[in-house]
Amino acid sequence: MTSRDTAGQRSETVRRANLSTILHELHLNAPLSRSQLVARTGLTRSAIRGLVGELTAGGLVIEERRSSPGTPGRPSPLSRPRDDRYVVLALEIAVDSLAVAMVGLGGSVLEHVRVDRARGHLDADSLAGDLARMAAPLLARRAERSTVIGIGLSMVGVVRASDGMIRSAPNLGWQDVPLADIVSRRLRLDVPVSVANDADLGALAEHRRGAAVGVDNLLYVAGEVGVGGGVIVDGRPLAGAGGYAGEIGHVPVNPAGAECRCGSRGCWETEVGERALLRRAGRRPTAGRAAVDDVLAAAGDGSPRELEALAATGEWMGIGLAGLVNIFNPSLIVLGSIFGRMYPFVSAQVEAVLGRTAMRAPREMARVLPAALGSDAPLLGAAELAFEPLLVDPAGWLAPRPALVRIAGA
Amino acid sequence: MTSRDTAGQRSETVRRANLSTILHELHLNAPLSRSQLVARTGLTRSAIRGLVGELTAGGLVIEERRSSPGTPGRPSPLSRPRDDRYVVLALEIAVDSLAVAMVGLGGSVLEHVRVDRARGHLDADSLAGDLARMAAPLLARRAERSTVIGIGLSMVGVVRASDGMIRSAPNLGWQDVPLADIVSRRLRLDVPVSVANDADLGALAEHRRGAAVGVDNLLYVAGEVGVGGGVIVDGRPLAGAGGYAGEIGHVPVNPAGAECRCGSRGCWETEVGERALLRRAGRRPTAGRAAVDDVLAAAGDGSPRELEALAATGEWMGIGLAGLVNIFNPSLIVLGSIFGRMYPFVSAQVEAVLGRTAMRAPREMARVLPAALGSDAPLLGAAELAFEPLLVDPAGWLAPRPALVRIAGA
DNA sequence: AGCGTTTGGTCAAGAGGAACACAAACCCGC
DNA sequence: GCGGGTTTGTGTTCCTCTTGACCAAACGCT
Repeated sequence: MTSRDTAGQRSETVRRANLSTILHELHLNAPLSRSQLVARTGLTRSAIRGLVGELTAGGLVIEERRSSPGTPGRPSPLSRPRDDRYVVLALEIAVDSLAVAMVGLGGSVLEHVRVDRARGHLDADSLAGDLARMAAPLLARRAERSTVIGIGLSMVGVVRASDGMIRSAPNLGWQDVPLADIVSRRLRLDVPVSVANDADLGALAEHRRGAAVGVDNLLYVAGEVGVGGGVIVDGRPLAGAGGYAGEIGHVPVNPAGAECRCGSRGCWETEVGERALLRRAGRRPTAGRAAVDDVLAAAGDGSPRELEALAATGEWMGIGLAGLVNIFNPSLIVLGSIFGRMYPFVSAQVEAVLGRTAMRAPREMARVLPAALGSDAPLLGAAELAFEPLLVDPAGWLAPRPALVRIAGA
Repeated sequence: MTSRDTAGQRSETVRRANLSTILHELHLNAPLSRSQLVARTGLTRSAIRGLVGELTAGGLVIEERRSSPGTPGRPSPLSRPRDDRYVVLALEIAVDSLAVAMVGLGGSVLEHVRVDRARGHLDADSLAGDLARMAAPLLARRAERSTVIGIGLSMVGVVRASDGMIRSAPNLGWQDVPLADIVSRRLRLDVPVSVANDADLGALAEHRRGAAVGVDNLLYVAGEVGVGGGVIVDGRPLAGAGGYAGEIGHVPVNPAGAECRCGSRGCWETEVGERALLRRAGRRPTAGRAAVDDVLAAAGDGSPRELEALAATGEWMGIGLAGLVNIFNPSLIVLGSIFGRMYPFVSAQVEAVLGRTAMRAPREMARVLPAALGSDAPLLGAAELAFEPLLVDPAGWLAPRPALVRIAGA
């Protein structure tokens, strides 16, 4: 509604929008024939021809003859984005690991490295150095063939969207760390560095290439120690005024609850986070990922203590999700990371609590599914984030065509 | 991000968008001179001339000479939307009252009636009849001058956006009542009837004409018995998949709390709604609006019991708002109806609780303000809702101009 | 091999805003 | 009150971009 992209539109805007639409379509659904593009965009064959031709001439797209047409009529060539021309570097700072990937247009993961890291506080500069060292061989192998047009970084923490400042990251003990700048200096690539919260990027990835393809209103919930959320509203990520939106782990759900790392009390995170599960299962709350795996394995073997711990956690999951269902009215809730792994054991509780706690109308349309992309979702989201400028306005990246010599006056 | 209005764009789209932008601008900020429109839209003088000329010729806008220019240079004529050509009928079903208003383009309230109604259950057909009787004289007086292009209805309840079905309305004991259809039949105007939740419409009104003008990320909180919320995200109302989003009154905040009218337990509403305040102040919880006024008056006179009741309510307001700040990261929270009236007495508690409960980053950018439009906000929002189709695509409402006779071949 | 069908290729037409030159209407100072 | 400076309306031409129509090309099918 209201919306209006409030700027003066001109015919140039139209072409930009159409180029963007087509590239977006190919980025997500390649390969597509020209005639499929006609059907999807509503543009005419002439227009599609011109636009795809421009993208092809500009080096963003390749067209190839379909091998086996199978249908009557003149065959339509298939278009797909070139993944060897422009690439992005996706980085991730997670709780237990660091990851680097080289991703081509269209979403193909060309190379991919993840290394475990010990939990605990570490300064930004050394982490950025680690990422730079991990990225170096990937960059070297791509140097002559491809151009890196951006860096996307997924970060476990509260990220200011405007400049990639980490306002806080309890897992690392950070406060107000200008991570984008630091990474930019370390990597020495003269490209923009976009930083965003890991759950927000997980939501973006699941929306574009995961369990929520085609779903325009969804809630992605993920977390290990901390619990975060990403929300897609009408197909767009919910950012809020500063980019901090989606901190669902710190919604107060239990005033009689435990103190939270954030300084508050009774946050959802204190009831559904990894530590709560471990505590309920009789493990040391800070025992980490291996202990969680142990709990899940024991539950899989039918051990009552662990099953009860999971059930209790599932109750609290249901309570928190009920509030979020009432707030956002999503058509899908995607459970990532620890919640996805817990899901088989807690789905009954979650559904039951949702049934009696959420309001009828929004509840009836909210499905719950485990994530499809696994632990790489934030990393893939970071790649999508880095590609965004290209997808929004491809014109700026079209390779220059042989200059038209224009004779003045003639 | 991503967004893309995914359709094929053409030059016609451009004109539509520009007409819409200008009419929107005038609707919200009239009067504006042509040169101000140039500055605001980025379009050229030629384009503005053509577009404003088309709107003027079509009867949507009037241009008039500015009386006292005061500035050097050729004076620019002032444009304003005509409020006598196209009007909408705004209706409201509130807890304690019914309201009807005739509103012209540009937002001028031409006529306005509100009548008290007793709380309690009443069927939709008789309420719709009441509204129709209230609207009749307004319609009669406007009949020859103006055209009613739509009906907007604000409703205390959970409303399905697609068809104006009331999924539930605890105040009236309704479930699944097709209110849009019923009102449409009663009013016998052959125009679309748009129904939406009162808090969602309050948010829209405060965003466009109230305390939140120019603020693109805001949370509006209002309620009497029930507590509702409306959210504006990036300038657009948050609807969710079915239009049910924003039911913040039913977010669980206290698992040890009281049972809620919605069937759940410990909803925010049970701690910050009218009944909670009355209970804490030693009044009968169902005593209604007059009792609330009494409590506020006593508090204004310094009565400790009422001040304590307000303080306790303020604590819970802070807790709920903290969660919402973490979720939405709004730059403004607008407190409407009972919360606006309570605000002077609870601001200290609210701010204190927000300070220790919400996360630092989003909290720092969230102001809290009482609403500016008072109890008419939902009614004004309903008018805005009904005008929306006209504002989005004015071309369809332009009065036909003398047909251009085109001689074929010549 | 011939026919129907689907799609590509090309070009004129139509729509819409930008850019530019010029005229009009205001303020100001003398 | 008259001329200069300034701002803005007016009209024309130019440029961009999509549409639509017509023909050719490439496929399956009989």
